[in-house]
Amino acid sequence: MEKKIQLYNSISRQKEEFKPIHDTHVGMYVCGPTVYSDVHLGNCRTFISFDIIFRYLKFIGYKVRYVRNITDVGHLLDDGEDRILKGARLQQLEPMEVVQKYTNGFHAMMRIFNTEEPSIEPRATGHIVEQIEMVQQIIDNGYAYEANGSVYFDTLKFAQSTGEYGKLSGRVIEELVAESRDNLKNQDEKRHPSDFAIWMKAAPEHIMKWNSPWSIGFPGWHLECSAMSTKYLGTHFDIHGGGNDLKFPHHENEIAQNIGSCGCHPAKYWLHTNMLLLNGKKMSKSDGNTISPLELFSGDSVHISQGYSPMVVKFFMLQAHYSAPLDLTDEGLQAAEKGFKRLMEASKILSKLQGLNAGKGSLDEEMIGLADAALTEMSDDFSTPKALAKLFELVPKINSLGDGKLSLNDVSDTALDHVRQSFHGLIFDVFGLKDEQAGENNAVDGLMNLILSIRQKARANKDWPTSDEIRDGLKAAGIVVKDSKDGSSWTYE
RNA sequence: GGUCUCGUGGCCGAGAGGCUUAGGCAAAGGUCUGCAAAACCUUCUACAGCGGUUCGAAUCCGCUCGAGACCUCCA
Repeated sequence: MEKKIQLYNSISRQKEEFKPIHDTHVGMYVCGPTVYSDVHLGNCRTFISFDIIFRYLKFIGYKVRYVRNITDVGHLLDDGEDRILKGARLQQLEPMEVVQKYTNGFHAMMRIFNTEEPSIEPRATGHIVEQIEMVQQIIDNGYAYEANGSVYFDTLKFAQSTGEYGKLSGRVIEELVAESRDNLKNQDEKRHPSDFAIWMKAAPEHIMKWNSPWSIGFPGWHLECSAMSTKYLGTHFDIHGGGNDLKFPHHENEIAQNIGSCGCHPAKYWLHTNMLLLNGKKMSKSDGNTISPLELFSGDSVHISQGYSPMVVKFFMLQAHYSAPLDLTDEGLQAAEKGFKRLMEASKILSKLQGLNAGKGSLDEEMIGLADAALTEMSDDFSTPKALAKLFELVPKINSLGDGKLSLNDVSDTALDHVRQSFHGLIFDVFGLKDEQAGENNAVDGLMNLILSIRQKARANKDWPTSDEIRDGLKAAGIVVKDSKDGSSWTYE
């Protein structure tokens, strides 16, 4: 690969050069959602971030296998009830109906945000056999013990003999003793408070349960990711990602399970996305400081003054680095909406520009430089904000070329092609943005051409009332007319 | 309470020891325009506070204040 990527590895706590295990192929695993309710907006940020990483790696030539799971069993609530089962009980649905319902909703939302589908999207319940095998391996290696039909991971023994526990999250096993609460389920069956269940015996009324060597039960949360990443990416793969709230215990325990079962570190690079805040505070349903994606789109929320389209929301997210917290505010969204439109307009103008057929233009070097710089910024830990900044530096050039303030004699067509490739490549192929206003409607184009030509005649005759009537009427219909020296153009508001 | 992260101009957000006025939005002035919008040009120079290290700090260290994450379900 020509591009050298630097990325921040959570486990080493520093930026490293990305060197894939296999030259041209990259394996990436991202912890997907637990499908027990509508997808959270913060979730969307995480998956959009990894979608862009996936797309960028492909864009620069890697073959990427991107695995993102669906967790549909084993993820328990505080009181020990399975999240899926609680959803089923409350909505009077079969557990798998709950799973299907919210999986569908999640997929629909990912499509709305124009993300690509992962290469493989495995489900926890589809990999019970693999999980049972992994539990057995861990027991065989002496890092787990059975108690009452449940199996627990022996964190103390693992920590003492491998020294691996706590590396990712920076935790020390001794401290976990004092910190661990004692009101968790089956605390008495554990040898150590920080031990965690990898197989749980099911109560008789529990619906989702499977036969195993230890009991009729279900796998522990964390185990599904260990089992499925191993199955589809191997025991050691390139990138493991997720939200940073999963660092502990989820990812820490995942690492323990992988090392405990096969002796290998699952991932070379750990990437963590940061939280999305609303008005400077954590989103929280209980105090009303929350907004759903659909409310954001419709504007039906006290936190925003209007609706924002999915691409505006996505653009807003791209203006911040994935590893930094991002504060969602109405003002911020409004700024993003304008910026996004400006970028899209420039992109449209860029498609139509034609420069010199031969030779070099005086603007060539600068424009190519900015376009290349935008791509290079992405190699620095996938910095979408820096890449966007470079693209925005190109915007005045593009607009000036478009309306004649800069001469097309000063730029070569080869240079424009080069710029187009990077500009459009980044915006559409890597960021996965799309022009929501792009009318693929020939009838509208035809009508607008007709209307604008009538107005042009009125203007030529200095018939301002007619000219303004047309412009005002169109404005009322949501269409903005822009006059320039060589005619008028239009765009949706 | 413990572990960790962060605090940048009117707002959002990059940067991470000495040239970046990063970028977006807003605001002001100007060019263009029948008017307007758009576009273009120009202006607005900040790094929570207090100490310290250094020739030099927004960038390193300490303390204070504030925010957030994890420890307990969460991306």
